[in-house]
Amino acid sequence: MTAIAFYNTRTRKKEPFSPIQPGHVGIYTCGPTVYGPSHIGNLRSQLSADLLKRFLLSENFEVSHVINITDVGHLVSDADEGEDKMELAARRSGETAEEIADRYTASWKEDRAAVNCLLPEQNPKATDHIQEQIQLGQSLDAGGFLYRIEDGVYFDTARFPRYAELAHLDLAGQEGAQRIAQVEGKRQPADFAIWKFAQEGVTRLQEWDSPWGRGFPGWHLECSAMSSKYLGEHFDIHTGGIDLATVHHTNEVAQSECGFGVHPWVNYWMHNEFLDFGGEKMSKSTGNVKTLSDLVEQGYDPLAFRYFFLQAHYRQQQSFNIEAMDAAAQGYKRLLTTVAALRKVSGEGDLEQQAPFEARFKAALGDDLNAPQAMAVVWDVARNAKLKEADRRDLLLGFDGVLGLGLSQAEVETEVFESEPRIDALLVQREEARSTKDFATADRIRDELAAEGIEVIDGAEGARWRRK
RNA sequence: GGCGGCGUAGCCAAGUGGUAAGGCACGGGCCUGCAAAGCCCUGAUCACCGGUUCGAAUCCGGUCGCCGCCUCCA
Repeated sequence: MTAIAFYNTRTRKKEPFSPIQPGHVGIYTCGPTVYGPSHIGNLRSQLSADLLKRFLLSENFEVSHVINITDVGHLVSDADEGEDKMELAARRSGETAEEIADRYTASWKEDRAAVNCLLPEQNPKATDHIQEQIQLGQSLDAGGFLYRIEDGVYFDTARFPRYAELAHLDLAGQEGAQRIAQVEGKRQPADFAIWKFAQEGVTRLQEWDSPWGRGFPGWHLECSAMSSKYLGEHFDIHTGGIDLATVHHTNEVAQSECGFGVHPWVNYWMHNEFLDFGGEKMSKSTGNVKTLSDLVEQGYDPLAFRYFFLQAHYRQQQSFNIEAMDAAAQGYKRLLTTVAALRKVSGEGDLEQQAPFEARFKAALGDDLNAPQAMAVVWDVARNAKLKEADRRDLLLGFDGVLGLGLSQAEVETEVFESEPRIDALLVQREEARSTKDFATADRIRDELAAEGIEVIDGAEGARWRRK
């Protein structure tokens, strides 16, 4: 039995993990807002949650994982003249908000699949759960937690003494407190909208009827409404990027604890840190990669990014740059090559020999998902001459259930050769030259092929080739 | 202004009181006609200053630097 402890943002401590219902874990992960493509920083959050899920599955928990799709929210900028991204995108492409949401939802799913994220048990859309959101709002209204102003219906944070608990906020000292609340009539700067009214003369892409009037749900409501629907009003783990803790998750807690009458609403809050791009702006204009597609265009395997992700702890900022990505790609390739060779080994492994490595691997992950340490165990196994190949094979393939690096599909790259009459003929010529020790000719042929992007490999059974 | 994270070898990065995991790159070696692939070997006293301690990368204070949040945000 592996000891499992996770760092809980709520208590700022590493705590032993124990689920509400023995053997079962409910996880809610904040998903994408689908008005644009998600970048590799977003992907880190998804990978963090996926690592968590895979580890718990490997510990034989039954996991219910819910990831929301936010397809309604900031429709019109309510403050200044800032343009709404959804509308802007819609206008540019001539699509509806729904079409845009569908498109980016699809690409988000493709990205997740490309890096081997397991499918969530539930993947609900906010627009499919308007009624649930309204119900939660009504419950809050009945409890006297809401007040109505011209702009919408707001949650009165003064009614919830624990408001600052999750993020350990010092509300009085916040910059927001020094400004004038942007929305006229808000009682406290931290108060947030449960329901916003459609304004006359303003064209909104999405709006619904509610007991308070026509409009749309507040930004945070969906997560509370959907998590309770699929995981219950009190569940185990909520994950998301660290930036969400201060506002989004804090507000989720407020509306959930008040609306459902529970405390704590969520037992463990796990937040992943950001990818650090140094001083360089993450934008295509500066040539800086930011989406998974960009990486793929540059020739990286999506799973090399997963390998990159596994090299750092999820709660630590991780520097991303080309040099680091190259290092990850190279390391990943080596690991694949190693496993590919081991996959051809026959014979049974010895569980007793494997046990210590298995234990180290699990202990690393059980300690707040310390993936870097787990990877050290992976390499220890991969290059351990004292272990039988069958044991190394069994261990590495077993580890991959948690790592998700696709090791079980690893092919021996040096055996993936091609055939084409013209090139095969050149190789024959080269072999003849080599046999007469005419290395100048042999090397010339190899160089010419290399110029075409063809790699020649000499082996015991003669030379073969493949495209790089 | 408030809150939080970080600064470990060229790069990524574990390690939170007992004398620095792992990966990549570099260099050297084995193998090869030469390469490639693979394998082996090799490097750091932990931003800086001061303190606590028998002992600190790890605790405390200060300095410098970097990143994030407080508005939608992974």
